[in-house]
Amino acid sequence: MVGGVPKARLREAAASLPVARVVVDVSLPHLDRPFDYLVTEAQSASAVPGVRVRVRFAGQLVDAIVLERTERSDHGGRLSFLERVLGAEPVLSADVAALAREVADRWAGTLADVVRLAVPPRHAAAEKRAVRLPGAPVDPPVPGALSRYAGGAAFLDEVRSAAPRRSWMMLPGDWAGEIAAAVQATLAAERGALVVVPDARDVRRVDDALDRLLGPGQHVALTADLGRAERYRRFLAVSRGEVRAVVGTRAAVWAPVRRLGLAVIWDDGDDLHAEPRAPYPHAREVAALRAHRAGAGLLIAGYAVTAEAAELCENGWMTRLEPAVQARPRAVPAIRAAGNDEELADDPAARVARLPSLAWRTARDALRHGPVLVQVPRRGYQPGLACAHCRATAHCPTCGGPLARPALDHAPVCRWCGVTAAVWRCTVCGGSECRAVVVGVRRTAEELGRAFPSVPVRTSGGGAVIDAVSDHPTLVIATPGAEPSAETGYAAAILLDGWALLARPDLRAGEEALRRWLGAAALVRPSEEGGRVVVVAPGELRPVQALVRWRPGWHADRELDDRRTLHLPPVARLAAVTGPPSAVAEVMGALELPRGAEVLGPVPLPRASATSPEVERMLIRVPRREGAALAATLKAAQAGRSARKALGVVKVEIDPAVIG
DNA sequence: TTAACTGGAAAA
DNA sequence: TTTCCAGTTAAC
Repeated sequence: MVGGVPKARLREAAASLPVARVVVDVSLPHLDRPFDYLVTEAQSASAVPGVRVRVRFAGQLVDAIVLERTERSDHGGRLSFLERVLGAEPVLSADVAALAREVADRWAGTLADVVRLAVPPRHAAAEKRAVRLPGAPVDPPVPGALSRYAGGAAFLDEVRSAAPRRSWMMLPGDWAGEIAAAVQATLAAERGALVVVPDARDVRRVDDALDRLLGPGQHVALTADLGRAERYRRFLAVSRGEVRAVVGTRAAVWAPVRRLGLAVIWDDGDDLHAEPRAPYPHAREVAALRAHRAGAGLLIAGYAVTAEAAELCENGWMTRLEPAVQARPRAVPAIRAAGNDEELADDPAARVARLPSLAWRTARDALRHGPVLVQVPRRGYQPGLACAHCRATAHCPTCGGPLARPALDHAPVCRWCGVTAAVWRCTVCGGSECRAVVVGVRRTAEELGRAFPSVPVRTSGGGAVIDAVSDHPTLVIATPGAEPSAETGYAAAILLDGWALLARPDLRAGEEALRRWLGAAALVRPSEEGGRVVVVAPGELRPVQALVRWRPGWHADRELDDRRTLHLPPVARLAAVTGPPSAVAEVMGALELPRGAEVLGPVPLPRASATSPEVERMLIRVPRREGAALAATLKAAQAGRSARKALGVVKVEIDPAVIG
């Protein structure tokens, strides 16, 4: 106060565009709209769209980002001034802001939450560095790049000026190098590129491949473990246009690459691509929306193919980029299945490990020529129920959800809709009995070492992940995703997790098992060079067939058919509403359900401890064209609760990756 | 942080 | 019924 007059009254609004429309860093759903503030003449030059500011919001000082500058405001009341402008660095470009709005709406979340995912925290010191010039022009890829794929060369050609979208079914080999070639083609055409991979190890691989093809200064790697200063420094290198290519983990899908020409997702079935923070968007879906908005190309690349990628091909939005006819047999190892009924190995130690004879012989022979990979499941797989006869996963006869037995002698109960399946029949073989599948493979892995006493054993997984192994005969025991690469490929791989992976109470069990098997099998030498793979699982199961024949696309199409009959994503849209029973009931009561909506539940969720509060879940599924309406009504229900400060937090997830 | 609103109590 | 005041609410 000066002489009894509030300070604000003394401030003069800027002569041109005096209003800043901002997004405040507040995640309450009922406040998810822009707010207008006045800009002083002194602030006017720096408070441009994308710049961070501090504003007084309901008395509190909060962070905000300027969305636009306007001549006037629609707000009826008096406007406050911006409290402060934080630097003059635009960190939220207009395209990323528009994408963030679309993502918030698609996942029933708030813009503030999505912006928090998209823009890293500020580190003022990093902004002081002078802007560098962009890197030198990039040469196009060498002729013959991507020649292992039918239409690979055409894709590289198209990416220069158009927006080619492909589900890329990759062959064993240098996947990082092949992706880097696609990036190179994009940069050679003076457009930007973005590569999103599941974890830091894959970032390193693509980073190295880009270094080799592009030379220094053309790209940056973005990972969560960089530390604030370095992360922000690299983010600025992208937003300032100093580099045109980015590789990173899921948050990198938001990197403000200029003139985006290509977005790449590697291994989109990996659940690390699903953002664990609200509103839980999936990197593949964000990349697809972004490519669509930007008129950029999209590659959904992997050894495996997800049902989501298959759906995008089926509806004509993407096409497949598949191995050329002659390339597949040259790249793929010889793969066989060894069912549980098969004879066990003669060797006593191998018998203890319950290793089928075929697996034991394959490993023993291969160890004469190089390292052998043994894939074992991670700890903590919750086995579900499967047909006692054919081992197919047991589904609820009412809604198609996974079944579990609440108590030993209890009839199976659906984990989604809660219905007791007193009479159950297997949809595959017609069997009438289902039982839990025992997971005992972890011990098997430990015992394996004793089955091959003369060979060194190395393990990779959990906290201790090995990057690569030499070509010396070694038994390498690894959990899925932690398999080291071998210098010239493994001589063989034994995939031990058949039962455990397929018996997960998760409708993606088959897809996930195949993805992990393909990932391990891709590290093995081609059959021409003696590479062998044995998967310990019944050969008649669909994922096993797809592995043996290396037909991930075929599997994805069948998987998509299943999703259609079960009314599941990506064919339907599904929402999970989780929270204390009264709060969930409140949300459900406030919904205006779209046409064709099915409501499943409530189902009580297992509690962390006896003292933790009761939590239940409802599932809602709607035809996909009603997805936007479902998200909108869920958002409105949440906004109503936050506006009246209702007690209890309700979590809303759209198309969750796993429905536990 | 603060203006606007709410509801209860005192004054008339 | 009106006025005053303390506590609460919205949020530019």
